[in-house]
Amino acid sequence: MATSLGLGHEACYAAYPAPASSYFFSSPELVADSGAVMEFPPAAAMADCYFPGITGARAPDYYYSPVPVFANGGAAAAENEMVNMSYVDDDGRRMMVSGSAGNGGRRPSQRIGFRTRSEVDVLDDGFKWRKYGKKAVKSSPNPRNYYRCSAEGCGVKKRVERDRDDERYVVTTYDGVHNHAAPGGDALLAPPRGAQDVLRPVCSAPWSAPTAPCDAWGTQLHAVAAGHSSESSY
DNA sequence: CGTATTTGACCAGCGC
DNA sequence: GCGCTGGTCAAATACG
Repeated sequence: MATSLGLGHEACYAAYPAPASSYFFSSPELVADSGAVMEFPPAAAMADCYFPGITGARAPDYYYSPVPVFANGGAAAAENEMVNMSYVDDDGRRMMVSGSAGNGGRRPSQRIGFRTRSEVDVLDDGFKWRKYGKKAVKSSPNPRNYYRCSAEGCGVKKRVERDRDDERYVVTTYDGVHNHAAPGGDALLAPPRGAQDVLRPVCSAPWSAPTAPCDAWGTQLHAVAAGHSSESSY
């Protein structure tokens, strides 16, 4: 997990607090319909917080967040305001996404999702998960699987489903934060291979968060970003 | 035999 | 109030 990189998960979560709902976007740039361009840390950066084991093998192509702050470049949108945004997909096409801040009335405190190109549904993220449910959802032709962290006292949950628009992608949504280290996480991450400054995390995160320790993140994340293959497409 | 997964039932929140 | 939907529970089942 992230701790293997020298940054504790608590600090990690503090640096990149998970926004809360469901807008896909391509890192590091998201364009609101207002025309404002908002920048985000690389998906690999967020992934290292919430997906500590996976960055050594495959970083997510996109991550998404629900936060209405995206709507107008910083200010929160109205609760039910529909916002439209776009991102550039694998083929260089600009894809539009839209949604509202609502989440069926439920308001997760810490939620973040990743869209990862993968043939397997369940990605090894360094944590041990126990499946507790499967549900067909109306918004997608693919079933959604529900997992809960197996660690005692850890209430983190995740949902896994195939992208409705492109089944090559797996959408994994994490809900909550781990209060423990990933079992065997250290062994999962390939050691940094001398890569520095390949990617520059954006420190002026648009969501209302404490200032991210950019320098630390930069160093840590660059190593991660360069440590895995370049198959991911951002 | 212990543990993980499957799956139908149940529950809660929201919109109409 | 009712129906719809997403999320969770828990008994049954599968697997190592």
